[in-house]
Amino acid sequence: MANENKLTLAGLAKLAGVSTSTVSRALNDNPLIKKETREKLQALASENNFSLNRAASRLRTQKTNVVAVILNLTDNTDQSISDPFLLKVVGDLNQALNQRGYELLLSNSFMATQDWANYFISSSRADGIIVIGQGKSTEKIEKVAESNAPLVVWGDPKGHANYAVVGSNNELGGYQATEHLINTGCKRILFLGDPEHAEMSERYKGYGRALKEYDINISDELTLACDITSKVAYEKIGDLILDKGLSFDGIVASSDMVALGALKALKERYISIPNDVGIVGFDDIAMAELFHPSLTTIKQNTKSAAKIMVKQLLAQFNGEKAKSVVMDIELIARNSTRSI
Amino acid sequence: MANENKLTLAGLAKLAGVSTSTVSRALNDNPLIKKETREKLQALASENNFSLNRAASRLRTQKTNVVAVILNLTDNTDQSISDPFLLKVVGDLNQALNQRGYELLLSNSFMATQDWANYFISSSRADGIIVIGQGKSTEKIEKVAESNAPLVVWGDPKGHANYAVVGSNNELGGYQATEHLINTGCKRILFLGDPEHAEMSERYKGYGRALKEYDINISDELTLACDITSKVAYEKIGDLILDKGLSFDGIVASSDMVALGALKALKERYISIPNDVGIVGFDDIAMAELFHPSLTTIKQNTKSAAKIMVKQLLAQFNGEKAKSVVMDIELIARNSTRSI
DNA sequence: GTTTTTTTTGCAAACGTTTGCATTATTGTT
DNA sequence: AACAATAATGCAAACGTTTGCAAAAAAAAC
Repeated sequence: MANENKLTLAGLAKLAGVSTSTVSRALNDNPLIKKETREKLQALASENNFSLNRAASRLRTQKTNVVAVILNLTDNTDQSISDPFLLKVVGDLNQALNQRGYELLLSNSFMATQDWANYFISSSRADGIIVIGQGKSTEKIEKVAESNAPLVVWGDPKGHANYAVVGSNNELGGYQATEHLINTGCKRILFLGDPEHAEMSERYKGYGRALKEYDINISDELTLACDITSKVAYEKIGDLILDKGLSFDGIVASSDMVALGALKALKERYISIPNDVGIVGFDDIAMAELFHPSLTTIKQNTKSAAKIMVKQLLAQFNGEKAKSVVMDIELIARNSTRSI
Repeated sequence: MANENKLTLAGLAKLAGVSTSTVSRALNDNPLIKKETREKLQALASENNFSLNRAASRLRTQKTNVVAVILNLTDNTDQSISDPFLLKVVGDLNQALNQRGYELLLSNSFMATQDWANYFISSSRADGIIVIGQGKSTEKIEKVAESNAPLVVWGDPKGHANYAVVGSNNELGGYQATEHLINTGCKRILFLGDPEHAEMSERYKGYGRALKEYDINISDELTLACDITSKVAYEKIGDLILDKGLSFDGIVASSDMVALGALKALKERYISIPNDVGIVGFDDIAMAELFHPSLTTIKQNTKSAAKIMVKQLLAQFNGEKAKSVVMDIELIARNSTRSI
């Protein structure tokens, strides 16, 4: 291939002695064309390894069959993009999209200055947008939603957003994580995460509810605001211990990466896990079970979440209104917490 | 926005009282148009938040400004896609591409059955292809290369491929890893990895060279063929110890994930690291320093690798021939090996 | 063997840009 | 003031598909 002038539909038509319309329909498996002719033409096409020019067909059909996936990183770009959880979601989305005949155009917050809806949709680069992560401020997403661009967001599905959000039951996750620590004998449980962040704040709520239901008083000292990266968590825990000694015996971490940072800080001080401190993470990234001790965590089912997000997005292509969906979570008990 | 009939170049032209050619040139900042008119039109465009239809311009210019990035997973899709290293490369490529004005179309081996060159290039979905990972068989890539599609591959740059390969100095990496273990007192060093795999086989060569130079005899028993996932590594090490006891005191792992799997297997048997066994990984994934003990590893610089890959690809767009590039590696000594 | 119905194909007009060339407006030169 | 040179704009033809509608071919009905 890669001849001087590439084979076009018209060329193929001439080769076959039919009209371009016939070839076009044949290649799209249009039943309007007699089955034999269809097969003959398809064979001819693959012999001459012809392939349709998508730019042309996209122009003509006003449909791209592409979905833009945006990693909505807030500030600390470098760290966040290395969060295995987010990247896992991208991978799963890719699978889910491909299965439905769509391709994935990847973007990150580098595009932050742009107006997404315009940039992707009206420029017909993509038919729809999936945003991974609501971040702290949801203004930009709201603006996109107002423009009626087909949109699905991974985030906190319980918030009352003007767009469809798919996400885990974060409140319940926070509750179960906390409850698990309580059940394994923890008395002073630290919440480690950023309550400003939509999803994390739900987890924090669940944490609070569990403490309340089990009659444990909530202390401000046991809420440690902390960015979503392991490095920050590591430092914060270090500082806290330096400052107040070991003032806690359990940690509800807002993500596995955060949990792992905390874990490291504790181990370096020879604090025994789970005996002195129990830790529960969130996400269940692949590495969670590789750590020592393996990490008890709240599992988010990214695979089915991806499928659902795609489904919700495609629904919008058909003019239907997409709804927010809450995904079930599951506590995976491992060795960073005592056994019940 | 999202009106009944979207604003088009012609519409904007009418609005401004000029011809479409003028608007087109103005928006593309063509100096043929007077500077004032250019600015006026650009302002008008953004007021009406107009954006060019890319499908149309791609058709007209025969250029997409898109690069397809293919995760070339071999078999064990599920595990491999969760390898943080590969995903890190994707993230870095995305940044590098965006900086040069290109977008990233993500694909994985789901597309394995397709003929990539045709699927992406002649269909004008993308201008070029970047393949991440050579995998075990390189036939498919070679076929793409023969079709003269612009192509860059992340893999083993020392092999004599008919396409441009960017990759680390794997042989040297394997050598340095082994040498480091030798220098820290290891006598019976295990190589844990798949010598069939292009990159890993180079690392294996380096391992062999180091042993030879330091007059340590190479034993078949100390080569443990092992898939590239942590799970398999975990099992293999477990089996080996069950079978022969602790027959080694050092491990050169072919990747960090593999190293972490081995680490877990050893720790579960209360084998002290680094005192009983030293371990060196490969990649320097973000988690390497979070583990306990933190992982000594050979760092691959993905950020600059990504830039170079993009550069090599763009060179091909200009008709230049791309060359393979060997990236420097660096040993990061941490606590999974004794200090020198 | 017509006529009607159904199946199969072809014609030609879009889709929204970009760009070579022609044209008009502006400026400079004598 | 007339002409030449230069700068700025417009005309119209692509780019390669898809698709409504008309036409032709085949099959069915009478």
